[in-house]
Amino acid sequence: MSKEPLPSGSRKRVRMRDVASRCEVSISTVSLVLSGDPRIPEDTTRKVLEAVKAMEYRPSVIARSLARRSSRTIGVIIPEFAFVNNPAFYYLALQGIHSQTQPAGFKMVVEAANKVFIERRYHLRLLKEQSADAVVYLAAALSDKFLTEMEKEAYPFVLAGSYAEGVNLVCARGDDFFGAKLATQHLISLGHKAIGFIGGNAQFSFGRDREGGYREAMRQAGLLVEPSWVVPGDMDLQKSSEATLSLLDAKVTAIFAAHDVMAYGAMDALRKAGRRIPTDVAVVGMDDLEMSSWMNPPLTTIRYDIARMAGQAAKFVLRQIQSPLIQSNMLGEMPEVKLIIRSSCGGGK
Amino acid sequence: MSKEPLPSGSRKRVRMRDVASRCEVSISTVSLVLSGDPRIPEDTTRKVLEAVKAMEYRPSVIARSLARRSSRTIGVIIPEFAFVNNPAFYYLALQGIHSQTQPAGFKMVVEAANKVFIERRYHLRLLKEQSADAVVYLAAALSDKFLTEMEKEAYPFVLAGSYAEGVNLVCARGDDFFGAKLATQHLISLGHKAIGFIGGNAQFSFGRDREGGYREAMRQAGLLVEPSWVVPGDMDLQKSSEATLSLLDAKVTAIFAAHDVMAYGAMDALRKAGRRIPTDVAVVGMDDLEMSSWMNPPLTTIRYDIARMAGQAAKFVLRQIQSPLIQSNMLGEMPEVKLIIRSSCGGGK
DNA sequence: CTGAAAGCGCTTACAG
DNA sequence: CTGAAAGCGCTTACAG
Repeated sequence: MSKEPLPSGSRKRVRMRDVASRCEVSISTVSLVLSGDPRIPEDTTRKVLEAVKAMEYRPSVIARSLARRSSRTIGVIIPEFAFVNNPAFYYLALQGIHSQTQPAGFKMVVEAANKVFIERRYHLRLLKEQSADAVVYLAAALSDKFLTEMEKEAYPFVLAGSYAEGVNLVCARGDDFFGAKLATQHLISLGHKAIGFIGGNAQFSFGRDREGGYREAMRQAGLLVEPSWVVPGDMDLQKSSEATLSLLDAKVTAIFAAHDVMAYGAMDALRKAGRRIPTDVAVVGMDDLEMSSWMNPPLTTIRYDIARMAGQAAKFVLRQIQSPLIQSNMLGEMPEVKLIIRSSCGGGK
Repeated sequence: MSKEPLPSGSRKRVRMRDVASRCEVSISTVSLVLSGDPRIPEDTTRKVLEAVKAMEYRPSVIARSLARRSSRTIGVIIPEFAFVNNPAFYYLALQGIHSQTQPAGFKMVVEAANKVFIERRYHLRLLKEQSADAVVYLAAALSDKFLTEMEKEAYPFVLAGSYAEGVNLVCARGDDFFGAKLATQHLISLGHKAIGFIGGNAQFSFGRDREGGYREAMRQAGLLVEPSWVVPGDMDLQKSSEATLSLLDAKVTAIFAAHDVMAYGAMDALRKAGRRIPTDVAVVGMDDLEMSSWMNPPLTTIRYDIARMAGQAAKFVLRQIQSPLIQSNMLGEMPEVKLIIRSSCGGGK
């Protein structure tokens, strides 16, 4: 019966039928016991459970998935660039998703989307190949045309953090526009008029919307925005550092960076240029990374609950798996954004 | 035949047999074509591939896994506390692992290990349940007794970043001891004699070994280590900040923090206590997180290639899956550790 | 070169 | 209350 042992330490898998024959019951009975079916009387249940324990039996999730037509897995797609620029953002997002999937008995498989990945519609593939029952797609690009295809598919699929232009898909996110507006308004309330903006990536809705919020606050305050006041920082320390130099040329008295990491880059550039923060130039960031309160000076920023936002996306697809009828509006509200005043803006303690 | 459509947008799965019948070949032929079997002539291949494309057929990885007895998945276990204290470390590790698994055609499933998880030997479970073909276990605790059980199991399993006491398992890691020694020696070479140490978590080998490296450097230089010079920082900003205060009471002139994040906490505490860095107190960290060069002042630290280390763990299990004969020594060398001198220690530019 | 058939290890109506 | 049987969707010897 048994093959010759494998090279290093054979391991023979214990199957359900092994448990069944040891207990002298049928395999169906074992299966029913394991799925907690109330039809099985207690003594049979106990007998089976004991054998399971003694034999260290673990049902194959693969066979189970095939029979159940569900892998009990959530696919999470993060952009490739994330692996370079702002780890904290995506790590927090993964944390938020995992905190929902693990208790629900779902596994989380993580894929990084590069260009090829997107062109091959890997997100759809994950679903069609049955690798995942649902997908949370983090940081979709505004220009991602392929996503329109997902509208027609009846798979549980949700965007998180960023939505795509003209695509009617559910998206869990924070209020980028309002958060950026809050930050800018705070600087305005401190008397600043020449406020520079270091933008995130405008390929993403959060990048565009944060710039929108900044512009809206300026407009409402009757302040003009010079073209030279808006510079790209690409979520990158180096880039935002360089961007800061050009803002200094443009004579701004305050800088709003669309992500804390970019604010760190800005602060370093200011320091190297011999400017004091906030005396010479005030700085405000966004996202409230843990480190921000430990910066020198501590960074005023907008709290934006990344983990919560991503967790909501996970909750949503989980619910959708259970009842495919659920509509978009069940996603619920956006996590609240909130101004956290520290000393980098000159308005705090 | 077909059931009534699902509530919102039915989706009928295309199976291999559908492709086969459209091409008027057998299902085996389709299977062979898809696995690139050279026996199939080109025209048949083309015919099948066209049908696959036209029908948007995607083979079920679940069925395939069952038939192949392999899920083509690597399980990655990160500790629960990671979700709180030092995201960058674990994010980089995930990046390193994914950079190996994705090209190899493996999926990466991520699990966070809490206490219950460990007690239930979830790492073994992942393997037995066939959820993963191999497991990379990040940051095992020194005291993790359960790991001895894995020695007997013939599964591809490797520790990364930290090993467990008295457990003979392969471990991919950087040279914690030597790196810490380097950092300490640098401070010594700058003339410091009263050097404080903020420790990582001593539950982990990296925490213990970094302390070991510090002590060894001191010993070799003939310097005594006062008990009050060694304080725990738990990888935490807050904790290391508090630890720094007690080091100031102990009159140290330099601080070596066993992880950059703790160095950030220390710098903040020093600043708040009115001490200048490095004039009053020099600071050195470890791990060279990207942010460290943007701190104020830029942090002198030890480069420790986290992504590379974790990638090596992945490479190892991948190779082990292919040939179970591979022995521990095939893991290769540790990524090089290297002193990066910046200005926080007073010895740099 | 290609097909029929067994098998991977479960779940789930359906009988009894 | 429990078992025999079909089925999930593939892969892989084995024939021919």
